[in-house]
Amino acid sequence: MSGLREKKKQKTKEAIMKAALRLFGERGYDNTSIASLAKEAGIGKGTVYSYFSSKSEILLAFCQEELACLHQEVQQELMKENSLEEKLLQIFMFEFRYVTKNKGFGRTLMRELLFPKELTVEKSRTIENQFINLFVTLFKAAQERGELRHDVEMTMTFAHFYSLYLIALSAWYSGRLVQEEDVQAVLQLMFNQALQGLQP
Amino acid sequence: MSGLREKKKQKTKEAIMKAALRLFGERGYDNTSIASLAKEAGIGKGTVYSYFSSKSEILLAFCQEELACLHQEVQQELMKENSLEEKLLQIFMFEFRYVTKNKGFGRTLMRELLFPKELTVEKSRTIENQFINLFVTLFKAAQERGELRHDVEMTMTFAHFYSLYLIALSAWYSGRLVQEEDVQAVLQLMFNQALQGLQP
DNA sequence: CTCTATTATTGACCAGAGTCAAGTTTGACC
DNA sequence: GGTCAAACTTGACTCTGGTCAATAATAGAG
Repeated sequence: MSGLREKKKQKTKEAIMKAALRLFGERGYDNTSIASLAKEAGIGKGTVYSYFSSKSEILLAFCQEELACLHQEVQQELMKENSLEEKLLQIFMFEFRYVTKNKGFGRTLMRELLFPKELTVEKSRTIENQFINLFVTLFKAAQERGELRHDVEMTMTFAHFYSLYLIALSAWYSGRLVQEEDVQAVLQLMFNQALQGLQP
Repeated sequence: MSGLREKKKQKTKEAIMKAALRLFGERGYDNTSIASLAKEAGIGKGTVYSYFSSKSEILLAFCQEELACLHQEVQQELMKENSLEEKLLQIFMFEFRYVTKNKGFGRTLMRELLFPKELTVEKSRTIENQFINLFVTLFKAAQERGELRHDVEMTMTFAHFYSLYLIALSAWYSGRLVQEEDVQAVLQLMFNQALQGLQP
């Protein structure tokens, strides 16, 4: 049967992911070449490309795994008894810290996630979908508690807050915001604006 | 005096820009190598790098020039007698059409603009600043007409609308939105939400 | 077990971004 | 004009992401 083959493929993929975890963590994404990644995984360079379509797809796969951890942390945040605004702030700041832990890593990740090339469109959408799902329960609860309008689609609400997070993140990358606290302050302000509305 | 030297440098820079205009337009950004760019400009490859720090910086410089044209068009939009919401929509859709005229070009541009590398941080900030300035008069007028709160900093207002534009653009790049009309519809919806507020 | 078609692996190879030591031009001073 | 240091130019070189034709492993049929 073909079970052996499948198992071997699984193992190879895991070996690549494991090597990525080690090398990306050690030297960062930019300083890790596909050649060294393949070597670390104990396979040939070309083989990497029969498992991933590009270097950045490896990064996305890598992040997808870590997203599961984020999931956990967010669940805890959901338990707390504070306002939607406060919860959103905590979640996005958590995300911010993760992404910016390594500057180059986060940059490539965000570039690939927001403006993917044809090769990585699918993966990046999957990841974003997972991210959206994190928020659905949160928004539902907020609607019940009267903190959110009922006549706005959930995806639109998510898009709105996510976009504000992105602009804050971008401001950090372009050096407009330097300290983590600045980012948090701006984010809070903008979330507040979004809830209250920009009209008088 | 050193006037001759300066003049020559000016000329070389212009030659590079001109070559970029031609080749980017002809074959697109991705399919234009630095080598061919240098050849077209009639200089050596290495010389390019004493005028620009990276290939993407050339793209940014290129766009900065074109931004001036956008400026003109926007001025016309400002004349019209429609609402702030309508004006913003028209301006951002104009921008959208420009950026997405060539997919690869727009992708690299947005990546570099939002998540610049150290090399291009400065340039990308300059461009964004110019872009912001486009909106200041618009927002001032809107405040006078009572369409916008007075107690929100202008940069924050800009950031808010810009971020919504970005998420719509990103949705186009990831294939969530396909048609230009879809993008416009989503943008309109989100602008409306931003003005009205997400709270009940 | 053997043969064969399918599928996975491989590393030499390619193209292009960016570097740099060597070479060339410039301009100020004599 | 002649000299020299500083500024500018250059293309061979390096490094790396990605390709692909050749090779090896595997599954299944006989």
